[in-house]
Amino acid sequence: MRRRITLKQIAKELDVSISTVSKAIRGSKEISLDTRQKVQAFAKLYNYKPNNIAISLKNRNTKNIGVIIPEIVHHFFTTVIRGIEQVANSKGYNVIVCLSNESFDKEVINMEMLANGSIDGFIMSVSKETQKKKDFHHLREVVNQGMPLVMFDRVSDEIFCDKVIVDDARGAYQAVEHLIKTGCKKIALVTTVDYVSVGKLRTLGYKNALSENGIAIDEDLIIKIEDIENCDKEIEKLFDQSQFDGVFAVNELFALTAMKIARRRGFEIPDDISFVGFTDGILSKHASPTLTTLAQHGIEMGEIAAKMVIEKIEEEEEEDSFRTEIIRTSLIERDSTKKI
Amino acid sequence: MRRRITLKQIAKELDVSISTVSKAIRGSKEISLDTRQKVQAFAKLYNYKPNNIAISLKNRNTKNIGVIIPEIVHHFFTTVIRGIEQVANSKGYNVIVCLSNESFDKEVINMEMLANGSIDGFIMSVSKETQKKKDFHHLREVVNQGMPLVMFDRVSDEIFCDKVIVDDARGAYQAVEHLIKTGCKKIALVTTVDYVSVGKLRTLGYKNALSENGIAIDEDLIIKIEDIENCDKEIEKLFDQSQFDGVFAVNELFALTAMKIARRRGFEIPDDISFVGFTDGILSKHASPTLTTLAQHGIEMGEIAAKMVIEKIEEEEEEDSFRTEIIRTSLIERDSTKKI
DNA sequence: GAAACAAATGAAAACGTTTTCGTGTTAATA
DNA sequence: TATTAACACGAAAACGTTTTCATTTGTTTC
Repeated sequence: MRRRITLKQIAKELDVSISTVSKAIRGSKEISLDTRQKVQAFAKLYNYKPNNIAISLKNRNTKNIGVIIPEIVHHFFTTVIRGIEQVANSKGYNVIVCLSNESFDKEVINMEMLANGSIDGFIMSVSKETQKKKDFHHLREVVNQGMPLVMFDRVSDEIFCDKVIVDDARGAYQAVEHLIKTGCKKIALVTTVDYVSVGKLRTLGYKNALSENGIAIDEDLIIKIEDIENCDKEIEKLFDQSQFDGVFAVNELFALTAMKIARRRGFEIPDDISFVGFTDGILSKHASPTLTTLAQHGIEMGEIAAKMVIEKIEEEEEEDSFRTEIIRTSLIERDSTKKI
Repeated sequence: MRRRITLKQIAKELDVSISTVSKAIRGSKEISLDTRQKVQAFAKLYNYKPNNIAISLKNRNTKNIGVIIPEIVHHFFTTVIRGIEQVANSKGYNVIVCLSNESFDKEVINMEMLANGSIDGFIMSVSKETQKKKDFHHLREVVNQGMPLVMFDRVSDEIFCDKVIVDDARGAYQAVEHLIKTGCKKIALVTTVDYVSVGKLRTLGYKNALSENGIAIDEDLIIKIEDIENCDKEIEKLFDQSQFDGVFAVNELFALTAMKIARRRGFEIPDDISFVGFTDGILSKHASPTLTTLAQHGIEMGEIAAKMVIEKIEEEEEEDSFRTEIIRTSLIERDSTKKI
């Protein structure tokens, strides 16, 4: 690769010292107007741009933020990245994205790769496998090393760092309450297995909403899905076994699949059965009927996470106080639920 | 930030030279077994990891690949990133993602930011604005600088570099031909304005398919949409003005919107009107009826792009030969078209 | 004409590696 | 005993910056 011109080369060419060139380019008054102009003209001609790597080494910072997410083909995570990018870029930072693909090992490898000087701070959401194993040593390590870390969405209590989370329990509560208010009496829950922190919290919110509205919790109305790819089979079973007039699903896909099955079985939506989902992605908006859902405000999460991490990166002395920012969900009413 | 331990510190602590430490850690036979073990133990204890930035400066490479895309909340681009990530990671590279948000200026800024030593090569898809302006000086600059560049999907003939593209014209041809084969006589086209290269090519494919099947091109059946957000208004107009029994739309959203409007107007799908879209995203699979569409194989594109760029990065002497890899689309038959 | 000063420039260190090329010590050989 | 070879280690340069602290030159002042 042809290389960009360096200070050294310019210095040699113009027969001055490297320091003079450096100062001249940055317009230092220390250098005479004459040489300043000469150097600047030359630099411009040869399209000189300082080498970021050298500057990083000197300044001991990289102006990079590392982001590790479990999956990129996932609307929620991409919205978060968008938010991160926006803020990061406006403050002169680049974003290095790594995917764990929900694998613990890949998460660890990626973190180590980035932690060795490539970035100034981390923003991450841990993989399912990590949540299942409950092994967070890699996070603890970067924190101990003094590297700023912000966890979002899928977080852990074991790690002391800044966090941005969705108020999952409250969101679920909100959703179920909406179903109750619009007349549902028997509300089913389609959720994930418990080790997925958000699934667990949303299940909690569901139960709270029922209890507080004087509705008994019927475990037969709850299904916990492990294999997302084949969720339809599980949901079919739910329809076989029980009757209900409302469904709360912890993500878009479960909600859509349930709606599809309901319609195939001849139920009218929302008259016979109402549906609410979590996560306001593209599916909800374009489903038929359109799906009432909880917006998670991913962009906002990303923005806040980026602000937090940059704040920590740039703060003078290291403080050991950590914040947890909670993003409220908002209910987007569409056509899968009855109007009040 | 507490910093990681360096060779220098270890050297001082163990009272040997930096070079000895470096060699010992890397297990060089040049160093006695005794010191080797001593140093390695110490390094392990203090969790020594070489600083990537220093190594980058020394080696004059970063093991980073820069990716610039117009938009991340877009299924196709995320699949491409996934493919890039996969290959890049397996070869020891990180991926730095920057978004242009379809803005020319941001694209230029991002490129310059990354070109100053942060990355070893570029993979990119240009913004709409760039395509409209036809200003590719920033691309030309990095190419002239000798930095490997791979363009994908939205490419330009003006730039000499490796490219990975979808065979848009052929794909569109394939789609329209399928409509014809399943009995459609009057086929409408919902496309984008012409400066979007892929829109233009897909339009071409549509026209070719009609011509070659002896069907006259009726310009009234073609609408070119500029404002994607409000595509429904434009599509409504199409339904008002003309009659047709098939629709080919250049993306998922246009196809779904058209289907929605058709159903609202009482048409049966696919009996009265058939629909085919381009891009096999999540929407197509979950639409009702499910949408027949052209898979673009984004992951494969990403993989190929990554391979190409890494090949160029790692090749000994610079060659001036460039390849253009063409990815064939494949038709995914679903329920929005009739069976043959 | 010497002393003091300002202006312009340069040398060198530092950031953290890797690598080449000594150099000094010890052991083996003639 | 003198020569060589093997071994263990260290000094220094290089990557490209920035910055601090000289040093040189010319100018002013007494």
